[in-house]
Amino acid sequence: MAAMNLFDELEWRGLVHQATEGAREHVSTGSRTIYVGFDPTADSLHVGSLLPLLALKRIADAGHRPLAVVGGATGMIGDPSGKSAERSLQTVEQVELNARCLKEQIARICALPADRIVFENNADWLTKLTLIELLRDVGKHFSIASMIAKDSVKRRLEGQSGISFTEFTYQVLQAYDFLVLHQKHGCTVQVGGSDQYGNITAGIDLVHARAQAQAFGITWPLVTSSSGVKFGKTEAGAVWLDAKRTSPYRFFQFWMNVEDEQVVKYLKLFTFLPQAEIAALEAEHAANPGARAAHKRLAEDVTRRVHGDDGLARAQRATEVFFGGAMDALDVSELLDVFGDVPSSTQSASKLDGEGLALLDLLVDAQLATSRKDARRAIESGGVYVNNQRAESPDAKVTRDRALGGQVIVLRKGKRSYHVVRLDG
RNA sequence: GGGGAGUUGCCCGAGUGGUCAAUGGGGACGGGCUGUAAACCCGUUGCGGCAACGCUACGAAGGUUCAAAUCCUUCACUCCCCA
Repeated sequence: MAAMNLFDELEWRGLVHQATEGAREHVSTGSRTIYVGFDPTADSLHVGSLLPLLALKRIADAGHRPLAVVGGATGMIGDPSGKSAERSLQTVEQVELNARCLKEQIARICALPADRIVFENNADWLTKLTLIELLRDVGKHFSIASMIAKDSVKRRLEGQSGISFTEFTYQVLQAYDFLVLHQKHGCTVQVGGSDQYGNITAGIDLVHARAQAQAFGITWPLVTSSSGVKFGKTEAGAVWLDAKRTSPYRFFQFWMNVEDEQVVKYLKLFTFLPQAEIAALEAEHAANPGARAAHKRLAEDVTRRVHGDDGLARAQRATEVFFGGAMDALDVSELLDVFGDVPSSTQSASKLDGEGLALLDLLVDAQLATSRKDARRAIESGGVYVNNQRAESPDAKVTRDRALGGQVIVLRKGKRSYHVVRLDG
């Protein structure tokens, strides 16, 4: 792999926020084993955790050995980093299930051959560690002063909610992971989000103290939208990597909708496109922003990586149907084709006989409105469309003859929230 | 252990007996402009109802009152000061 030096690669992509002393040199002078951690807080990752996932591949591409560690044990404790309040504990079974799901998902998406990546689950060693061992062998190397000084802890102590002993201890466990990984795999580098810096340096210190070896850490910045925080959140909640939680269509749409000011940054962060190609897209976008070439490329690239060629094709087909040129001539067979890939539901056809079904109820059923009142408001403000025709009255009924080809009704709220209703029977 | 402050809608935050479904800001949603972007302008933002109105809601449970987010009692939680 004639890849670029890892550090330089991360740097031009905007993936270096902080790096410990000597980290650049260390990864530039040999093939290293580099550890990336994943928290099993759910049975799927979301777009926020795409960075660490892609980092595994970047590490491998640069000739190093990535080590993906799922926190099957630490997930039972709860990482206070970046959290403003104490979290409720998940059940042990849930964490175990999540850890298995994550491993599978990570392996699939980063798509590295089995001999080029190592998977570990810290439950394998942490659950066997006794309290006395922990206190004697590990705890002695931590001073309370430095533990309290960690950002994640300090902020919680200053805040309203405080921190429990359980979460306070978290950094010790993650530091111990680094030590174990160092001993077991010769791991010398940990990378992660900037909120992990405190945990990473704790590990470096412990490796130094217990193994008399030097270890390093690199963090990337928190991804934010230009307006503020939360990346990866939409009105429908988090954007997940699991097609069962977030369909490829919605996933694709998420990337299509990123703000202009962010699109180049995201191309760097979330794709493997080379520098020159991104520069070309940037120029193209600057010249003709309406064409949205950069957005399309971003959405394509990330969707293909996460959902494969097939998932991408389905997302693009659905996008074409809704946002393509001939919106008024919605094609029935195409609609039936994308049914299931886009937000959709079925209604029994008989409900539309005679009087028809109230549009209000249809909107609530389709979850385009949270209540009939909400639906009424949306219609009154002119934001609801049936088969791309603006709904005029909140009292409108939808009858069977409105169904395209007798089978499909397309609801739309606002500019881009589509929902397909298929008639059954 | 002693003393003080607090807990309001998605979030922040006003409100100290009726005119409070509750000022304001943020966020979110819809409309306009545009490009499925941003900024900006307009509107909406508890549920049911076309509406009148009704119901649910101001940490929890009781109570006083014709009437409580507002007063009283108990409980829970948070913060601050003194030991």
